[in-house]
Parts: sequence; structure tokens; C-alpha cells
Amino acid sequence: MTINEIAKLAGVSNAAVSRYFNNGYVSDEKREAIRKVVEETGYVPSPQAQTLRTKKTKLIGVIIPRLNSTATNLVVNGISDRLETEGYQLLLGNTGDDVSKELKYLQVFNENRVDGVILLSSMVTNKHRLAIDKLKCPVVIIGQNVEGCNCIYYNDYQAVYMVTNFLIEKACKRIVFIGFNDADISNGKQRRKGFIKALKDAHLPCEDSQISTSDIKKQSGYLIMESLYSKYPDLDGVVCASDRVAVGAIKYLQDRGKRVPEDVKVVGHDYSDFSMAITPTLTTVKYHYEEAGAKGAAMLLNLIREIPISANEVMLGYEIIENDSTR
Amino acid sequence: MTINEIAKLAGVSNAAVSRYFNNGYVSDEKREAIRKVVEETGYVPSPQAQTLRTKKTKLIGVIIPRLNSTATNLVVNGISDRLETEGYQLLLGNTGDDVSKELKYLQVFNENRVDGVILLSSMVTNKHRLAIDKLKCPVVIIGQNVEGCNCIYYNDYQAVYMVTNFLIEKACKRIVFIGFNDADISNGKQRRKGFIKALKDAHLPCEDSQISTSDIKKQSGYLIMESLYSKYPDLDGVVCASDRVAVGAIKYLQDRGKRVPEDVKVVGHDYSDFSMAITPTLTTVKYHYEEAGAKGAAMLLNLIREIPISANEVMLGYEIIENDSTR
DNA sequence: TTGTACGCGTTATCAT
DNA sequence: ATGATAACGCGTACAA
Repeated sequence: MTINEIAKLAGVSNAAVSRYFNNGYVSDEKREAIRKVVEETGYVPSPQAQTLRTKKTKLIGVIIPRLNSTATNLVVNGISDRLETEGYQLLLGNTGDDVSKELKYLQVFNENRVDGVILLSSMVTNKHRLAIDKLKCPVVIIGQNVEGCNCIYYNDYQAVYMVTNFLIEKACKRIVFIGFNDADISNGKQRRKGFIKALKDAHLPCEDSQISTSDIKKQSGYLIMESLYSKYPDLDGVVCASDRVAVGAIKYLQDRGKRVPEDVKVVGHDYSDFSMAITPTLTTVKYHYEEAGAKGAAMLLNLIREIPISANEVMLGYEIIENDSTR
Repeated sequence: MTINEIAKLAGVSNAAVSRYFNNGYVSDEKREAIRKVVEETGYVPSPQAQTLRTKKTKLIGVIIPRLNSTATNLVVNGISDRLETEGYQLLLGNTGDDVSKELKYLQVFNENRVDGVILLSSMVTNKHRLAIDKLKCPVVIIGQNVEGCNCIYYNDYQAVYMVTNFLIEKACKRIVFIGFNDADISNGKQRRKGFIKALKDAHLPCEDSQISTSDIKKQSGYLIMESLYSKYPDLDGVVCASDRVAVGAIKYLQDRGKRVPEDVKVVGHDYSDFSMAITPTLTTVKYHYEEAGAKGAAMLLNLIREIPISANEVMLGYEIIENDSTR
């Protein structure tokens, strides 16, 4: 079904049908005739032919490492909700944790495939920067502060600073930190820095060996806690860079006969589903992921429409959710 | 950058460049000349113009209720991995749990927007069937057995039957079931049926009030367990249709002074992240979601390529993951 | 207000 | 093996 067939059926020219769908410079009678035929046939204009003419795809490329974390899910939901109301669709670039594919997708999305790109990368390198500069469409990065790029990110640094302070106020004296390993994300670094700053400001002991890193694997929270505990049997506070790790840590402490929160207070990060599921319920830090997605989408839309945006780098806040593990 | 500009730069005709990218009927010297120019310019053919000619979009529409469950994530990962290797991309239709949008997306995807559609619907109604029949491209449904449609689904019925038996073999005599509410999914029905059949086959008591349903909300597992316990203070086994509900149920039992698994054995469903995180670790049923995504994608590719497929309806197995909550 | 005619970038047909 | 050219479905400048 093409625009010409519709035109013939409605007894008008193809131009009239085109106008019917776009600017709308059509007399009432013809409009009605067209409407009827369109209704009957279920005709929908070919988006590819439209793109060929207009250079607009109404598509947004979204590059993600993998759909396996609450954070990613929420961000994508936020993006999707915002774009959907504007008639845009998401073209997914799932890299399966393969960083080289992030670059590949940046290239694939180049030549008029999408009107804009949202990148949820774990780590933006110089190669990324280069690929982004080559892009002909606007790009928004979510989750990291990359200088000179449009981005939405979280205040990891301050969040960890505050949550560590939170433990300090509850009279914790020997606090340890379980972060991400170095291969991981810049967020990890910020979180670690926040932890160190909080201890220093409170004049509490802060040795390198109080800080440990983990893979995001299953049992590692348990094992890391074991190692930390052997060094600091007097520890009374644990800050974890993720809820998953916190769960393992708590489990080790409990197996060891320590009571949480009476003997040791524990906080996690990211407000995952476990936080309410485990015993004791886990105090955690909630980032505004869905909002980040929505804000990123809104920023991208403005860039596409060449509407001036108020800020290229937007930092979002966080929220400390207090539960039983610190009471 | 267009194919004509490349042709001019390489000193050949546009047809030669086109052949270079497609069938490849080009002499070695010209091939090399083209390769060089393409390399230098970074030229990529316009997918829209290609589609206009070939009627192939290399896009697969994926309709999902929302990105908020492990199941959905895994299925989409499975789809994405399989399609990516074949040069297809995912066009996401996130309905935000609004069923009417499923129909909308089915229509949006119609007129040559995608080469095929994968539908992860919570419940396929007659309206869905109608919309699917109208589609000009093949459709695969994942997660439900819909007669006459291509689909991949799980053996919920047998899984619950087996896991209930599992409790029976461990000498449970009074087993209750917490399922989904009726508005939800056909899966819910199958799971309930499997439960009833297992009890009947074992000649155990099976009253209607042993079977309860829940929303997928936070605390409801806790509250439903409370209600069931008041009716059956002698209960010694609980089958839950989701891990989330199981967590709430266990919590209630523990608060009530019951020991899990010594006094009451509990099993969940879906092998979510909590299953290993809580105490006791949760025995659960794992469905092969990622495999379902991959198989669905493979089936769709065959349909698109008009390769005969061995079966239109594929049922996948499951796995009982035994943990401490039933030991 | 309406219709004709051209061009968007590509593939495919047809001569050569 | 190669190149000129028509055709895909649409939007729009232009003439009417």
C-alpha cells in the first residue's frame, strides 16, 4: 500500500495525501475522503521513504553493556517512557559487556540510522571520545561525567561521603569499604574517594587495607568480608559499593557470630531488590536512575531540535534509605 | 556521503560500488580502489535507501511489558545475542505494563518497519490474535503457548508439579500455594494446576483455601502467608509462584517463630537474585529464559528466511535448584 | 487549495 | 566485468 494507491482510491493527488499527514493544507471534503480510505486500508506511510526525504528517523540508539542490573533497567525505562510520548523509538545496542562493541555500535548508528544516541558505557575512553566526535547526531552519556560531552551522572562521591558519615554519627570507629575492582567504572573511583574523605574529615583511622575491591560475582562479598575481618576483628562498620556485595558481607558476619546491626553496621548501594528481602533489611543508597533516563532523553531531544539546553552536564542526587542494618 | 560520491572518488560507477557491498561482482583492481575510498571516508550505505529497494529492514521489533524482571532481561539478552550475530538490530517496544500499547506497537511495526516481531506479552487475547494476523511479517511469542501462533514457552505446569512432589517426598503433609492473581498471565494458571495435580496424585488434602494469589507487590508475600497460616497453623510446606513472594513468606514464618526448613519448607520460582542472598538460601525453579530468547530469535530468523521450521510451538524445560530452604 | 514533477540513496535490470 | 538508468515511496517546490 503506497501513497499513490491511497490517492487514487480517494480520488485526489498523492500530494494531497502527503499534506493530509503532514502540514495539512487540504480542503475539508478531500480530507474526509482521504481519512476514510486511510481508515479502511490501514495505510501507514513508509518510515524509510520518509527518512530518505526528511533525514529524520525518529529513532534513538541506546547503547547498553547488558540488561542485567536494576540500574540499567530503570535508566532504559526512563528513556523509553520519555521518548515514547514524543513518537520516538529505541534502537537497542546490547554490547554483552564487550567494550569494543560500544565503538562498533557508535559507528553503526552513524550514517543516518538514528537521530541521536544515548550511551550507558561502563567506562568512556579516548577511543569513545573519538567515535563520539565523528558522530553526526547528538550524543548523551548517562552514568558518567565526561568533560566536554553532554552527560547525566550521579553524585557518587558525595553519596558515599554522606553514608560513611552516617555510620560515623552512629558511633562506628573502625569502618571498612568494599568497592569495585579497578577495571570497573569510574563510579567506583568516586565512591572510594568519598569514603576516604569521610574518614579523614572525622579523624578516624584510614589504612589502605581497610579498602577492598570485588568483582561483581556471587560469593565475593562473603570472601572479601572474611579477609577484611581477619585484618580488623574490631571492625564495626562496613560500606559496600553494591547491595549484592553487602548481602555477602552480612552473611559472613552472621556466620561469624556477629550481630548486624548491633555489633557491625552495614550499608549497601543501589537500592536493589534484596535490600528489603534480607534480614536485617539493608540500609542503602538509592540513585535516581529512572530520572536519569528521563532527563537524558529530554536533553537529547533538545539537542536534536537544536533547542539550547541549560547545562551540558547534569549531576543528580541520591537518597539514603535507612533500614535495619544500621539501626 | 552517498554511493555516487564514492563511485566518483574511486573512478568507477555507482553500480560497481553497490556490487562491492553486495554480490561482489567486481574486478580486483576496482575492488581495491573502492575499498580504499570507503576506508578513507568511513562511508556506510544508507539503511533506509536499502530498505526502500529491498524491503528488508534488518530490524526486529521486540515488545515487552517492562524492563523490571530478571526473566524479561534474560529473554531480551538471549534475543539480542542471537540476532546481533546475524546483523539484526532490536527495535524496542516498551509498553510500560499498558496492554493497549502492545496492540499499538503491533500496528506500528506493521508497514515495513521491521522484518519480524517477538512478543513478550503477559496475556495474549483475541485482539492480539487479530493484530498478529494482520501483520505482514512473522511473529514469535515468547512465554506463552498460543495455539496457531509460533511460540516458545515454559513447562510451568510440570515444573510446579515436580517441585510440589519434591516437598511431598520430603514428608510435607500440609502444603499451601501462593500464586499470581487472575489478572495475571496464563502462566499463573498452569502453575496452580500443577500444584493441585501433585497434591491429588499424592492423596494429600487439597482445599481451595490452601491456594492463594498475590499481586507482585512488595509486602504481599508476608501478608498472604499470615492469612494462610491463620487457616493452617499445621502447614509444613509452601510453594510460591515467585521468589519475591517466597521471601515475604519466609520472613513471616520466621517472625512467627517457625524455622525454615525444619518446621516449614519453602520453594520459590524463577531463580532470582535473592535466592542465594537470603537466609536460608531459597530452593527455586529456574526456567531457561536466555535460551528461550535465543530459540525465539532463531525461530524468527527461519520464518523470515522462509526456512521450514521443525515445530511452531516449542516447550522448554526447567531446573530445580535445591538450596537450604528445603533441606 | 490542488496537482505535477523531481530528488532523496540504493539496488537491479539491461545493454555493452 | 561494467555502467547507464529505472524504480522503490515519500515530501515539497513550483506552477496553476
